[in-house]
Amino acid sequence: MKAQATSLDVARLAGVSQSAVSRCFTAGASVSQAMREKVQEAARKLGYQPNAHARSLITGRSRIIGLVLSALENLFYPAVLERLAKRLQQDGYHLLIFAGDSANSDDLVSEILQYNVDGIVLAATTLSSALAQRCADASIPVVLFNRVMASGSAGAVSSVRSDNVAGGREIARFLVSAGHRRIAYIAGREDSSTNLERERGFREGLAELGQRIYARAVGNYDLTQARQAARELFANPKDRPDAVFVAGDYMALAVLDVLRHELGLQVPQQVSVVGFDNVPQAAWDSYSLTTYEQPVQPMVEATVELLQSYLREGQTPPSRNVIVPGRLVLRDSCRAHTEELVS
Amino acid sequence: MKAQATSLDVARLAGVSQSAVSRCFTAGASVSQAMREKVQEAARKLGYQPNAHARSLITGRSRIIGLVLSALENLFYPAVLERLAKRLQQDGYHLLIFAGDSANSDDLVSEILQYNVDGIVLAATTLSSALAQRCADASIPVVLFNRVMASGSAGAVSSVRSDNVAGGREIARFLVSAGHRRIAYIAGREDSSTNLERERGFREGLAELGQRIYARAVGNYDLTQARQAARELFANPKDRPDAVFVAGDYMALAVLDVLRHELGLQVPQQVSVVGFDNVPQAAWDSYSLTTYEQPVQPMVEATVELLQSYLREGQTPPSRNVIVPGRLVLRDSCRAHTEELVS
DNA sequence: CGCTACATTGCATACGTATGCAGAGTAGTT
DNA sequence: AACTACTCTGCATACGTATGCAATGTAGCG
Repeated sequence: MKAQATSLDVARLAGVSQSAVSRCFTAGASVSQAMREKVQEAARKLGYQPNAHARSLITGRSRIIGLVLSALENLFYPAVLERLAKRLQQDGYHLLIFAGDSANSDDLVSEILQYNVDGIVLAATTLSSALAQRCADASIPVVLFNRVMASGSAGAVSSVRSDNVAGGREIARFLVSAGHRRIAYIAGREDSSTNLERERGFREGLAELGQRIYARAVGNYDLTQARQAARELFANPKDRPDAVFVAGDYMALAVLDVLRHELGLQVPQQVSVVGFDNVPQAAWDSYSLTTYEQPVQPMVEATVELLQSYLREGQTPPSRNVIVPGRLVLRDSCRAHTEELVS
Repeated sequence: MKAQATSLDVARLAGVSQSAVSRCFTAGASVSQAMREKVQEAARKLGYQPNAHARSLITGRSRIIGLVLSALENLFYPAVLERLAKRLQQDGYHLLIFAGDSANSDDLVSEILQYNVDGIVLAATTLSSALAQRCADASIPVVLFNRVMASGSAGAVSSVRSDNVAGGREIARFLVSAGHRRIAYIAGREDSSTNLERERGFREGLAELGQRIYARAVGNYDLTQARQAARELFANPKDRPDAVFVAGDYMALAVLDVLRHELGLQVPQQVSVVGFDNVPQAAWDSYSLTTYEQPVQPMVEATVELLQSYLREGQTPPSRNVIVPGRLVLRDSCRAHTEELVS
């Protein structure tokens, strides 16, 4: 019922000027100890909190970071969201959520611009990179999370991702060294940088060992399509793959279910499965999925670091592409090594 | 690089006053057709978007809803977040994320107040209800999602939850009617309303059929503790439960893993398992968990409806507690009915 | 034609804060 | 004592928008 107290109310109660109150709540301002105590006392009595909107109106910074999401059902992203939110909160920033379909990406830009966000994290695999470009054109620093711009270098569009190419290659080497010779691939979205890079590394890794992809299907990072892809690849009992690399854990878990429960195959005895991401559920006993870990915390740290460097430098931020190293996590969905690899 | 255009810039370009521009971007204002076209043309040229902070400064409403989270790893909440964000976006509202540990709940209130949010959705099971109370005292409408205030009625604290009591009772009846006679319970947090209500309904349902809880352990809505609870309950092979109701799906999935993979038990042949929530993963083949569904979309709709009623009425909002009906979803983690229930 | 009713527009102000500037006070130095 | 250097404070203004009020124009009506 009682309206929020303003800095003027505090000033009157403390018998000082409004500017003095403002300075007491601004880091690095010049205030005497006596003044600070008077003001803090008055502020406490009134339950005063500075108004963030008025503040950002005059400073030009909102201490708000826009987070554009499209695929929270992908088990990789909830942890990202939570860690990112906590990390930013430590520095006094907060996340404003923009849920994007590929349909409404135009409206999204308008809405983002209205809030005068200090930066944008784009964690939406499906959204067109036009969105990132338009935000960058409005001189808002953009960090692509787990993806990279397809086209030429943009203004302030940076990216954070794990080493997808190295991961794909390492998985290839691992599967070949385990003796597999009919290795299949289930792709994510064909136009996504994650899929392109993982597949490239995978192909290169296989090629270096004289192998190639034995069969391929597309899952589009979608549960239903991933299941269908698994059914297709394993439809013919005579020429089934003996291993399959799935471009994301979220799909890989579904593939495991299809192989075991629909097709009655033994994993890893009859077929090995490898995923990518290391989502929490990959470690669960029912799956025990071998996968390439994308380390969430380091990726979040890199994201925050990028954003902060923009906010510090202010003017023309260089576009940087950070690659965080990952690692292969061995679990029970793959058969053990049977041969040494000649390198 | 170019600073965002202001309404004054648009006004100058269109040869009209700033007020006219403002009115063109305010719903329900009186503007002629000619004026509207002139202004829209100029706005388009300059890429003008009204500044949300200036707007909320003068209107007193921010069109921002605070979402307080603490347990996004619980598989029930990501879907809630995404649906809520999308639903609010349709009405021009956006979610500002506050990630809460139980530690920082005091700081959280300060931060929330700064942003002058139009409402708060509290989806944090672990956070003390003092947070809700303090926000309500600051006359910000609060909606508790999936929980209800323990103590007496507060100012504007409403709640949305599913019918936990009915769910618990229905699960009891279902398990008894399936012939189970040694029915265990794995609790969530003892002080959470969800756990209290589910357990109460469960006890009542059992009592009505002349049964009682055979064994009980506490999982605290935590994965590790849930696993430990399962080990305890099933430690002694001689007096093992023949069914277990787990207070949340997230824990139930972990319990299933322990029963099957650590203890080598057959589910449902040796023991039936029932969860609560119906998270997406409950339907996955590896688990196929029988559970009581909390329907996310209706709960989200009810939440938005509550918030909007507050924003409409403006003044003294009545505290309302909405209960959304759920339903039992039968899957393979329970053995089939063996007897008719006398009601 | 004269009157009223109404739609449209501009002017001026307010929202709550941050900050440049100048003035006042204090301490330090010569 | 005179000067400098520095810290602290208040005054005034600006951020970008919404809105009450008055002024203008227009149409309707008798």
